[in-house]
Amino acid sequence: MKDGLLTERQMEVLRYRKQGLTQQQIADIISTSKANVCTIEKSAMENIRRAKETLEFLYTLDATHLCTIPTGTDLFNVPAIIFGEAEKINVKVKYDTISLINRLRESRAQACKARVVCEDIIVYITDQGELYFG
Amino acid sequence: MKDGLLTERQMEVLRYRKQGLTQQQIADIISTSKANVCTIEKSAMENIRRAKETLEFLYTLDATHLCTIPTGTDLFNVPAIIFGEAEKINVKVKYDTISLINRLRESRAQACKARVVCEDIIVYITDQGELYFG
DNA sequence: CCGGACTTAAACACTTTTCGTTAACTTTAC
DNA sequence: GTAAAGTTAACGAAAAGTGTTTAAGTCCGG
Repeated sequence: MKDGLLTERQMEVLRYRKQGLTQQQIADIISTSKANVCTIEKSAMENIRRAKETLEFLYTLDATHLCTIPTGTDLFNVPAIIFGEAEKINVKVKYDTISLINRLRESRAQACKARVVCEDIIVYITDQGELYFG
Repeated sequence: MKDGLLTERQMEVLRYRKQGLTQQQIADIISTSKANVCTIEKSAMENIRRAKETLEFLYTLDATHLCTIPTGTDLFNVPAIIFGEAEKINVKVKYDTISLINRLRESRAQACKARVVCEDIIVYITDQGELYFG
């Protein structure tokens, strides 16, 4: 009730994986089979996916889906894409080019490496022109 | 397995609430008691909290441990501590004094009573200077 | 103080998730 | 081809979460 979605077991496995251990090595450490480590890791990933989807629902509660910025897009091209899409639906975006990039980097830091988008970014917009990045 | 954390029932209640309906009105619409609407809404909020916490954990996975703020520390001393530690490892913190305190209060509300830290706070930092509080 | 909105707790039936096992399967690197 | 790494499927027991009801509670404006 107090913690997040992930169980202790799941976090344990993710931490070891982050360190580069194999499933077999982890299995030995936590005394179980590698098959079990695999399923624990898998359900951890599933829980993470569900957590993301849950927050996306929150955004969609008062925002509509605008567009998706594909992996590999140059960060500096993102504003033009968003302005274009927003214009199509007659919404004025609340941000100028610079502040939009800053907003994006604040909200999805790990999706921005240097000048490139390194994860697909789903863009939501409210009637007031506020943006959310999923 | 396919959806997010929220059940149909929970999303239903949240949507009606967003429209400004009272719990009683919703109870009538979905044919149950207002007490039940309350618990459904409550568990929806709990699920949202858990979703957020889950993603926070993810961030701590690729952030490194910076330092721990001990219980009893004056909130206004926290930024100086963090700036100092970040400097030691040559990372520029993304926040100024004020926004850092706000960020901390947002993320660990129950660990901040008035001007004092009332629970140990573990501080994580990414290479980009983003902070997470555990 | 009254009523409306909202919260809480206990209990219940029900469903889903989790961790685990075993055994067979696919993938990847040498 | 072999070996190590990873995945999958079927199954079971234990744990956790959900939707309900009922009944008692708080909080607040008029």
